[in-house]
Amino acid sequence: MRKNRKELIRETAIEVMAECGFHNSTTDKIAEHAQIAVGTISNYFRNKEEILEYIFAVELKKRQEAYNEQMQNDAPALKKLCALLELHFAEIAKDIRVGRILVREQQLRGDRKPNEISAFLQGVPHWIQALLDLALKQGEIRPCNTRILAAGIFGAIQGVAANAVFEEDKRLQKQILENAATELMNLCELGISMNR
Amino acid sequence: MRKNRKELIRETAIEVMAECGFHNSTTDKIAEHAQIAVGTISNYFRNKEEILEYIFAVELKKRQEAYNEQMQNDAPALKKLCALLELHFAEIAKDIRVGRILVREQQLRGDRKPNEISAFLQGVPHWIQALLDLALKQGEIRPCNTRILAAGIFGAIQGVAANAVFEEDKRLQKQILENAATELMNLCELGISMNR
Amino acid sequence: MRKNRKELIRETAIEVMAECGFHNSTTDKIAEHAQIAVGTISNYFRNKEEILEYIFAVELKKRQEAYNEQMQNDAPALKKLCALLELHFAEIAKDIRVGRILVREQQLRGDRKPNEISAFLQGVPHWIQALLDLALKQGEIRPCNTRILAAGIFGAIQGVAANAVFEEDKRLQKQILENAATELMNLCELGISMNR
Amino acid sequence: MRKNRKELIRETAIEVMAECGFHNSTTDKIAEHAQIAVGTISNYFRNKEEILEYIFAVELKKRQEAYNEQMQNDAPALKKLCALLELHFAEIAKDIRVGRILVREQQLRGDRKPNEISAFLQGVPHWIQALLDLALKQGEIRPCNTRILAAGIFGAIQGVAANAVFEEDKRLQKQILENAATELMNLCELGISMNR
DNA sequence: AATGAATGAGCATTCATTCAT
DNA sequence: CATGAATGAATGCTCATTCAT
Repeated sequence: MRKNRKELIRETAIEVMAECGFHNSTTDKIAEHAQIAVGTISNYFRNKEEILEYIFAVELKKRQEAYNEQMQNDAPALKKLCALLELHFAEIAKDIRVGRILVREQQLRGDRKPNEISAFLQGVPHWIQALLDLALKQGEIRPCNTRILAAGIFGAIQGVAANAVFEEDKRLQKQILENAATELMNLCELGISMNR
Repeated sequence: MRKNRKELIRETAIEVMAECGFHNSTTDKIAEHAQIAVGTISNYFRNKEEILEYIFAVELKKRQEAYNEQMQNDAPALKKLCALLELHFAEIAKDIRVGRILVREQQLRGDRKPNEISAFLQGVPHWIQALLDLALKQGEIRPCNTRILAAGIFGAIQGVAANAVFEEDKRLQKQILENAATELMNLCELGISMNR
Repeated sequence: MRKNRKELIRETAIEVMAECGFHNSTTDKIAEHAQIAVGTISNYFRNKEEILEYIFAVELKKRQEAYNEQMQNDAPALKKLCALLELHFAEIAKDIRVGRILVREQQLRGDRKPNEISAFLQGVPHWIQALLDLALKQGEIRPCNTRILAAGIFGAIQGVAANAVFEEDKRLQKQILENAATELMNLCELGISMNR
Repeated sequence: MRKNRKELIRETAIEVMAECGFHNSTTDKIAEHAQIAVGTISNYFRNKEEILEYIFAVELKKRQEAYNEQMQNDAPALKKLCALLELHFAEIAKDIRVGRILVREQQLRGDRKPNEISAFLQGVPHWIQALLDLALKQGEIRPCNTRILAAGIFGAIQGVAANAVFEEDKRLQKQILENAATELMNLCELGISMNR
């Protein structure tokens, strides 16, 4: 019961925040959409930020699990990376509203207090870098600055996701999300140049 | 004089917003830092958003000019792209606070009303796509989905910029910004794979 | 059982309210300290105020009984008054937290609706005045405005009690409470002047 | 102008708080009574507590000045004390609503953070004790515990004031306030006993 | 043009109370 | 009797914007 209530709030908050943005989403609006009282939200989340953090935490956990799972098989590191990308875009395709939040609500506050959002924004690139380091060690890739590239790849992911989630044409959106992982992996693996 | 006043407000707003974030930057705080009255801000900007939009507009114009300039020479398209990247990271290196704003304040409001920020967020990838399309036409690059790749490259740029601007170690930050353009262009041109 | 439950709530409320003050003591906090459910409190008290009133009622009853008892012997009126003072300070010494509540939570609400607190704040001075009137009639004291003096003496009691209950040094606190009755009775009986 | 606005808020807050008590006085109510906007209050006071503190601060200052003034003449210490009492009750008689606040709003919060209210509640007894110590040194009074007596006298003052300010009969109230200082000083100087 | 006091709609958050289990 | 999740009115405080000077 308690679990369901919290889930209901999370899902409703995703709806409202994807529509209005975090700062324009009032607790009243969320409560109204969820058909519960504002006070009920407070019983599960200490404040509005905590709702957003919980949304990120849930998404982070999914990526975390996928990462852990990939680390247990012995495929090439780039294959693992590709699998992660595919999961990420598949998740977003499943619920485009979550995607909007993931790419938009990156900055919660001025202070640098660690939270679930910064955990997401630092955690994911960190795993990518770990995979690049592994690939480098195993001779899969040429020497490069893995930190910059990890940041770049994560940015590229977020950028493509952002491009997709704000595309109004549903068919086009679907197409972008389906090809995103492949295109990005091709970019990584082959580059784009003909001069090879 | 009017020009100077507006510039003063823009520069002070950059200071304050880079420090506190857009939503935690009050007009009072900006006025105080600029040592002017709050009312004066209203004489130059209809509202707080307009200040942020103006910040983006100024930065957009710099990229616009660089793009136009590049389009007038007859270097290969990828060279042009590389030049743009270099300009972008050089600009950020010049004032890291502008960089913070460019990567953080991407979402101004829920509504989809076009503004200077969306102009930046759509304009830059659009030019990248134009360059990729040109490169494709001129046989510089292999066939690919230029829209996705443009979004990815723009995302990568933002991602690397974000990674740099929030790096506390100044020396490391400088190194990232200096190598960012090269690493990203290498990624684009060569990919990262050894299997070539 | 019912009796015990109500007592438990009263005692826990004394703990919490002495610590946090009435307005900062939430029913949740009281329930948690008492290791019962909030709903249980409502079964014994219609609202939070009623708990505070009950605390005062219990204390009032103790003074009432002492007063009644004193009225049955035929000691001089001032002796009776002295006995009451001694009981009062002894009670406070027994549980300093009750003392804190008695001196702090004098104002429950704006309206002038009679309640147990006003009963305490009016009852005790009333008895003092009755004793002074008796003393006056029996020629024990000089002519004076007994109403003002009764108010003054009650105020003095509360003032000394307040001074004691917020003294952090336990030893000093004990000393004040032990000497309070005597000092106040000396003040009443002898005054403080040397010119007698 | 600024000064007048702050004064207006102080005076209106006295009206409202004397009527409803601090906790039932909403900022909206105060603003409405003062015929200003709620925001205006915030321009002069950071929060509601600060208004109450300011009320106490103003009253404390009056007593402080009277005390300082008294310390500059060379009347007997008890005369000085008497002068202070007279001022105090005269002030309350001037505006009974201030008196209500002074005797009721003694406990602002659970924490023991020093503020203007605790300054009043500790300052006034402190001066009384200083006067008693002086009287003792000059042989005006018999040996006694000046701390307890100072607390008692302050309590007596507050008690008589409380008794007066909540008396509905205006004539009776006036009479109490006029005689309060004398009665209390007689109590102090002569005691009440006939056995002298 | 510059000022800054005044504004007041807007909002997150609290918490006593209820009532179905 | 006991529970505690749900309630939602109440409220202090923020802050962008206005406008008389």
